Amino acid sequence: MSGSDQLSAVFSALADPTRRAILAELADRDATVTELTAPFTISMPAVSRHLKALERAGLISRTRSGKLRMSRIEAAPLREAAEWIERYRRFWDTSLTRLDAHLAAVQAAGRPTDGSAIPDSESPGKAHDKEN
Amino acid sequence: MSGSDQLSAVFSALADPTRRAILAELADRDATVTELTAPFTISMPAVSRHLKALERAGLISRTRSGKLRMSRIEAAPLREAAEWIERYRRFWDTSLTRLDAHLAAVQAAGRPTDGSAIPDSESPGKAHDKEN
DNA sequence: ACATCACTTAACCAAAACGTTAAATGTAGT
DNA sequence: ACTACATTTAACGTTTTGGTTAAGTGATGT
Repeated sequence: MSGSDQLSAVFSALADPTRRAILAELADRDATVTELTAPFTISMPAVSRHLKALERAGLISRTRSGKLRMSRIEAAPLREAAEWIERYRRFWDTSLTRLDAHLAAVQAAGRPTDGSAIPDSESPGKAHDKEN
Repeated sequence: MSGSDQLSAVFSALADPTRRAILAELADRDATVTELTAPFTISMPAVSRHLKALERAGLISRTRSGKLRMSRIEAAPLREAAEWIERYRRFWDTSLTRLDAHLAAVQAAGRPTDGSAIPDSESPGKAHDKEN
């Protein structure tokens, strides 16, 4: 996982296709570990650990119902992830190509007081660094 | 990385805060390895390998300019990642709460021909599985 | 009490990730 | 050709990840 912050945990959780499939499953309905294991070829302990990873990332919550243990999707942390990614929209979204060109031109011109550059909340040189 | 598909590679790349910081840096301007190494406490070989990971994910491209090697952001793959995440918007975005409730009700009622449920392009039981 | 079902934890293993330092490569300048 | 600079590759060690099987744990049913 490398970084142990929330964002890293979320991206890390999403990096595994099995975990993404589990989330997709849970988007339809809450499910038990057994139910979540069924579609895969891997063992139940393996799924159990995937669930733990998802829980660590805050992407699911779990409650015990008798001897069953239900997993529920808790996608709030995805918001932060989505927002992080959105900062780069201009680099791929064609509907922003004009603005992109404009910003590039402005930037190349010496970056006057525009302020619309990508907020570098995580770029180095600020307060980031460490945790490496 | 676990899965070797594009999406896994992208999420995996984003899971590391150093790589996110590098991307943030590259959002402002193309940069050399030396420039990208400066803000961190880690060695240049380490950064070089982070760049390789970003390149593998398609998030940057690199060109050689004399003895310098410029890295350029190539955020197109983020689109797929953003779209994947967006499928779960209703689980966190309050502006979709009403729709969310509606869908939940419809779903609980036995899921009539609605079609607006989350497209489970990666949920198991379909054609997924394998790669585990 | 005892067996059973639904998990989780433990112990283990192989592969991958991430970092380091030292050596190799490639380009430019003298 | 020699030197210097920029970057990568090699070799190495440690930690994390993802999987396995076997042994707990805890609630339910008989």
